Parts: sequence; structure tokens; C-alpha cells
Amino acid sequence: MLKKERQAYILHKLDLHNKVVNTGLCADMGVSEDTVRRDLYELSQAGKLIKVHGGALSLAFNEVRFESTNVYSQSKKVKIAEKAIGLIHNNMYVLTSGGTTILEMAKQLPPQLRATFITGSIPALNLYIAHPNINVIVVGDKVNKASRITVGASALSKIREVNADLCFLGTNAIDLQRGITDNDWEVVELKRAMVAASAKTVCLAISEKLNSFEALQVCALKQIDYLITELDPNDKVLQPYVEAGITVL
Amino acid sequence: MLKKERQAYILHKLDLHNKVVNTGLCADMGVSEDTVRRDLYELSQAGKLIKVHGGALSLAFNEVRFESTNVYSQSKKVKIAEKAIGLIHNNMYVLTSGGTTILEMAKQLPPQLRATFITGSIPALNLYIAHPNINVIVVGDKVNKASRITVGASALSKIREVNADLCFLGTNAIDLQRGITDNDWEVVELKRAMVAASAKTVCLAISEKLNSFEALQVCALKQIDYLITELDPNDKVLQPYVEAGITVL
DNA sequence: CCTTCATTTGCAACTTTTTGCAACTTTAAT
DNA sequence: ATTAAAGTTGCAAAAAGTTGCAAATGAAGG
Repeated sequence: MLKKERQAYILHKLDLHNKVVNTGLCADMGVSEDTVRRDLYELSQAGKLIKVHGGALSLAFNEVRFESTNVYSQSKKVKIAEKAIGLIHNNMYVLTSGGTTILEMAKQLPPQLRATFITGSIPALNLYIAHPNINVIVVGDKVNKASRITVGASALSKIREVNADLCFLGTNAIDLQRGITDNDWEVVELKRAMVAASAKTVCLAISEKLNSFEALQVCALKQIDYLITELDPNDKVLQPYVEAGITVL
Repeated sequence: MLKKERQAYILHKLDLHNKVVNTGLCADMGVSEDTVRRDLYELSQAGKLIKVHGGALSLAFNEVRFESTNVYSQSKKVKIAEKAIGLIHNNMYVLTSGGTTILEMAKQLPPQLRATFITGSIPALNLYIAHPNINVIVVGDKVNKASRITVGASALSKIREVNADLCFLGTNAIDLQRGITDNDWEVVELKRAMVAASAKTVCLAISEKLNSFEALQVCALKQIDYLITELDPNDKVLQPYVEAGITVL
């Protein structure tokens, strides 16, 4: 088993179970514990998992309780959320992906707003339900516990039935050539369906995500209607995106 | 079980019950009392809980909680939940309705249990997701905010695709002639579909609901396999149900 | 096909962390 | 005050991690 192969397997197993143990991985992959440890070390350096004594935990596992979400990026997300909410008007149908930026938006939604939100993100769902005037539609399917979103064929086909006004994507990576990219196949498929099901697509990204890319393409740049970051729209980093025809807020 | 995992589990259990006892945690996690004590010590040092003789309390404990459900019926629900959990075995597919008795069951699920739960109840969903070994499938559709369950044609058709081993119904009214009845048309349709989609149907009802009825029938008595109340199965109130061929627990 | 070179892997010796046990002390409840 | 349950402390065994090193592997070029 090749190194890349092993590491992909580790991440996949983490995705399924939220944790992996050293000894289990040895048995699975037929390598020594030392090698597994080295793989885990590399992956933790790359920020893909949290190494603990005896194994590793998924990032999401930690997020739930142990990590006080980085205050610095938190304030950026608040800024982004405020701008994003300005796009939503009464009686709209809105599709939202998962991700912490989307959650921030869900928290800020003004109580007067009357709209219908459609999502497979469980944390977002909980916030929408608490809102007095928002209708909620859940995209049902198997729940991926690490990312706490529903994934699968049924979720996909349900999204394809939707005709939404807006689609908000929490974005992992955005780049001029490659558009929006992500690293989880299931998430990519869902986001792609969301974009296709919406009249307008809004990309929410903190500035660190700009000009970076991951392995799998969600959509090309020209399919995005709005790009929202915490920066001033006149910031020179954003000008290439403006020139590409995107409304930058 | 990894250390971080154990500690996360302890905090999770505290969230549910506001207290944990040493011995219970030992049994849950399969470690010695010393280890549990050390975990509690670390968590208390980190300010995540309050350690007391014999266990620990959640930080929120000092806020006196006036639960909407009175303490009296709460303890009945705990009893029912404990009996109900005895019916669930590893690798089963379990359908659950909404309702507070079902929620109590979700809170008590033993951490070792490996099963797949299918539900449209949002509060139940949140509890299942927090469980370490349970797979969750969400029945998606429009959310009824009052009852916090998904309702609609799509939810119905999804349930009809399921082949579950067990179906747990939180019950509003049960009666010898009319079987299980309810007063909300959408809920009745969902429960009916759930019964049809499961090999066995389990009816959870506090004793006040016995021998009462509502306007709409979910199913006849003979379609119920198990009836669980907080009473002793030999209680004379329950004998007519035993005679009707139901296993009363 | 072979050689070379960098990388990867497993092993061995050693350190650290984790865990359960035993002896003893403290707590709380009758 | 008595007693059983819980807590503490010290300790030793087991598990996991670390480091250095040599063998194995794989890619690149001849």
C-alpha cells in the first residue's frame, strides 16, 4: 500500500468514524505502527486531523467541544455573514451548504425575515428552526457525523428537485482558474447540485481561501454570481474576481 | 476508547443528564474507576465540569431548571425508556417518531450500542448524532416547527422505502377498541407509514394515555407488538392488552 | 536491465504516558 | 459512632511514542 493511498484511507476512515486507533490502522493496512504514526504525524501537520495518544480524531470531533473556534477568523465570519444576509429578501427560497461561515449567517438572520431555507446541515437546521419566521426544509439522508451534514444519493436527488432563488456556499478554496474546489467527493456533489438548483450562487469565503485550490471542482468561476469575503470590495486581492464578472461584496 | 473520546463522552452525558456518576461511567466506557476519576479531574481542571463526591455535575447545574415536563411524568418516561432500550440490539434498523418519551430513550442509549436510527424528529436526531456508535438517517421534508418533526409527502414516501426491524411510537392515546390514535393528520400518516415499514412496532405510553383516544387512528391494536408503560407488566390495567396478544413490558 | 540516490520502512533501545491495583484515608449516611 | 462507598497516593506493568539506524523500496537515467 502506497503512502498516499494509506493517508487517503486514514482520512476516509476518520470521515466514517470520527476516530481511528493506531493498532486498527496497522491491521487494516498491513504496516508497522511506526509507519502509521508517521502518517498520522504528517496528516496532523497538514491540519487534516488531530493526533492524540493512541490514534487520531477528526477535526469535526474536536470542533464540537474542545476547540474554542479561533476568535480571529470568527470576527471575519461575522462580517461575511452580515453582508450575505443583505442578499436575502422576504419569500425567497434559500439553499445553504454546511460550514461555520454558514452557521454564523444562520445566527445573524434578522427576526423579521420571512423566507424558506433548505439545508442538509444539522447545526444550521437547528438555528433555522429557532428563528420565528423562517420555514425549514430538511434534505434527508444518511448523516455524516464528522461534518454533520446529510450525504448520499437521496440528498442529491432531493436537491435536484429544488428551484431556489439563492444558494450560499461555505467555501474551502477558490481560485481564478479552477473556480470553487473542495476535497470531499460527497460534499462536492452536493454543492454542485445546489448550484444547479439555484438562480444565483453566493460564495462565502474568508480571504485566506482566496487563490487556493483543492482536488475536486465544485463549479467554475463564471457560475458564481456573488463573492463575499471579510475584505473591502475594493481590496486589490479581489479585483481579478471583479474582472471575471463576479459581484464582489 | 481513547482518552479524548472518553472525556468528550463524559461531557456529552453531562449535557444530557446534568450529572454523571463514577460507576456508571466505568460501565459505559469499560475502564477502571481510577481512570474515570482522572478524566473527571482533568475536565474539572479545565473548567468543563464540577467534580463532586461520587461523580460530577454540569456547570449549568446551579441554574435551577424548571422543565416544562413535570418531574413526576419525567421519571415515568425514564422507566419506559429503559425498558424500550432492552428491545434494541446491535445492527438493527430502528424507526422512531417524535415525542418526549422517544427523546428520553435517545438520551439513555448505551454507548456500546451499534445500530441505525431513522427519524424525522429534529431533537432526537441531535441526540443520535452525538452518540458514538449510532448511524443516523434523516427523513427529510418541511419541518413542523411546533413538533419539530419533518412532515409531508416526501417524508412519507421516504419512510415507505425503509425496511426497519423496530419502530418506536411515542403515543398520545391508546385504547382497546380504537388502537393507537392521534389528533394531527400529518403525524398520523407518518406513524402509519412507520408501522408499515417495520417488522415490529413498539408503543411507548405513560399510563395516563391508556384507555384514551383521539380523533384519528394510527393503527389497530393487533398491529402493535410491544406496549411499554412505566407500570409493572402485571398491573391489572394492562391485562386487557396482554389478552389482546400484545407483549407488555 | 542495472545502478544510483533519495525516500520510505521496520527494528531496537529507550522514554513517556496511561492505566489498574493495593494500601490507606476521607467522606457521607445511617 | 459505625460502616460502606469514594478518594488519594504511590507504584509497577502495559501501551504508546521517540529516536537513530540500517535495510528495503522506488524513481530516474544510463
